[in-house]
Amino acid sequence: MEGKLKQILIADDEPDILEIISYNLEKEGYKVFTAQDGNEAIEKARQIKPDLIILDIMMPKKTGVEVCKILRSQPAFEETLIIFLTAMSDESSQIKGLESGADDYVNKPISPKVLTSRVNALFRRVGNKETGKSITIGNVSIDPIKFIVVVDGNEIILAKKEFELLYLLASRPGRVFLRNEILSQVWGNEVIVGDRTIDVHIRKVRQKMGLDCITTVKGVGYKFEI
Amino acid sequence: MEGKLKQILIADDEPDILEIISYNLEKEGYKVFTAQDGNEAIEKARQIKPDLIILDIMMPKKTGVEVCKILRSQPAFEETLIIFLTAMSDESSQIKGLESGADDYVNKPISPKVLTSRVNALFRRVGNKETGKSITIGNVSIDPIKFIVVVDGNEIILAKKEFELLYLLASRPGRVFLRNEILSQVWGNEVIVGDRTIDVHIRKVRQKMGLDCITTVKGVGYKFEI
DNA sequence: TAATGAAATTAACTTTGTGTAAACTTTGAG
DNA sequence: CTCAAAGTTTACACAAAGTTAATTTCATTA
Repeated sequence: MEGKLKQILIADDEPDILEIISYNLEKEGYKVFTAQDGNEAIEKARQIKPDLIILDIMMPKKTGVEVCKILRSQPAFEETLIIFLTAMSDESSQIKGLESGADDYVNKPISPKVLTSRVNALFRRVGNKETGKSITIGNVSIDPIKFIVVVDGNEIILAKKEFELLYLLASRPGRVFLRNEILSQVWGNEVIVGDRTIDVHIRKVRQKMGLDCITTVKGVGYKFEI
Repeated sequence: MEGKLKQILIADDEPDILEIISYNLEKEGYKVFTAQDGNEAIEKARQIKPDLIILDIMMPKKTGVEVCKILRSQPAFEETLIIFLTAMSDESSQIKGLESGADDYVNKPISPKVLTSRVNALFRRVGNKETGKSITIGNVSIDPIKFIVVVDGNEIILAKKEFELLYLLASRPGRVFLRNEILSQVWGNEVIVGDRTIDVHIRKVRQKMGLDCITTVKGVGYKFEI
C-alpha cells in the first residue's frame, strides 16, 4: 500500500456503465465516486476533489465539455486529470474535449481493460508527484509536494500518516470530518484500525504544531480551524 | 449519529457461513435475518424490507443474481443495498452481479472483518448523502458541515444532540414537530428515553442561543420561528 | 540476516463532558 | 382552580476522547 489511494470521479448518465467502470477501477485499487449528470459531477468534484475525473460527453444538465470548462476555470481543478468518454465517430467532440482541457479521451463502447490501462497510464505519466496543492491558512502552510509544514516560519516535521491527516483536515478548514471519513481517506477503506489510533495521531499533530488548530467535535469528528 | 438499528438479510445455503456472518454482524449492532435459498430470500426480503441484503451467488432455487434482478425490478427495493458473495475466481459472476444492480461484492472465502467493514462502509456511503445543507433563517445560520451555529455573527457551540435537535426544527421553520417525531428523528426509533429528556435539550439550545426561537405548542410539540 | 530506529498501532488507564433521570417548580388550558 | 404538560436544576453514569507507554511493523544499514 504505497501512498494514499487515488480517487476517481466518473460521470455518466447510464448506470450500467458507471457500475462496470467503477467495478473495474476499484479492482485496480482506486477509490471511485460516481455522478449521473453534469451538475452532479461538478458538485461531487467540489466535494471530493478527486485525482481524476472521467466525463461522458453526452450527459443531461451539462455536457462533459461544459463540466470540464467550468472546473478547469477554478484553481482547485487546474491540475486535476480529466478523461472524456466519446462516441466513436464523433471526432469533433474529441477535438473540443482536448481543447477544453482534457488529458485524454476514450471511445465508446468502452472496453474496461482499455479504460483502466489508460487511467493507469495517465497516473504514471503524471508520475509520483504527490497530489494536491499546498495549503496556507493563517500562519500555517502545508506543502504536500515538499512534504513540509511551516508554522510561524518554523518548519515542522510530520510523519506520513500525521501529514496526511493534517492535510485532509486542512483541505477544508472548518469542515468537520467524521472519524469514518478520516479512516477511509487516510487509512483506506479496507484497513481496520482501533478506535484510539486516530486520537494518537491527532495528538501527535497537535503536539508537533504547538498550536490548537484541530478542534474535537465530540461524538462527531474533528475539524481544522485557526 | 447512528440512529436506529439497521436490518440485514443474509442468504446462503451453507448454515455455517450464515452463522459466522450473523454472529459478526450482530456484534456490530445490526439486526440479522437469514435465508437458505433464493426463494426464501425473496420471501423474507418482502416481509422484512431490510436495509441491506447479502446474497450468495450460488444458491438453490434461485441464484443471487436472479434474486437481485427480481427485487431490483420492484420499487420497494430500488434503494435497498445489496452485496454479493462470490467465489474468488469467478470473475464473470462478479460482473453479472454488478450489472444486475449490486452495490458491492465480497469474495469467498469470507473474512468476517472484511465483510463487516464493507457493510459499514456501504451504510456510511449512503448515510453521508443525507448530510444536509446549511440553513439560514434571519440572523441564525446552522451549518451541519462545519457543525456550528451562528447567531448574530457569534458562533455558538452545541453538543451533538442539541445540534441535531435544532437542525431538525429549523429544517422546517414554523412547522410543529410532535414529541414523537423529534424522538424518532433525533434519538431513533429503538431508543427509549424519558419525557423530560427532550425538554432538557430544548432548554440547553434556547439557553445557548440566547434567543427565543423555539416555541412550545403545549400538548403538541415544538416549532422553530424567529 | 541481524541490528537499529522511526513510525504506526494497540493497550491500559485517565479525563471529560454529554446525555439522561430524578425531583421539584411553573405554566396555562379547560 | 385544578392538573397535566412543560420548565428547571442538580447530580451522576457512561461513552467518547485524551494520554502515555508498550508493542509491532517496516525500512535501512551494517
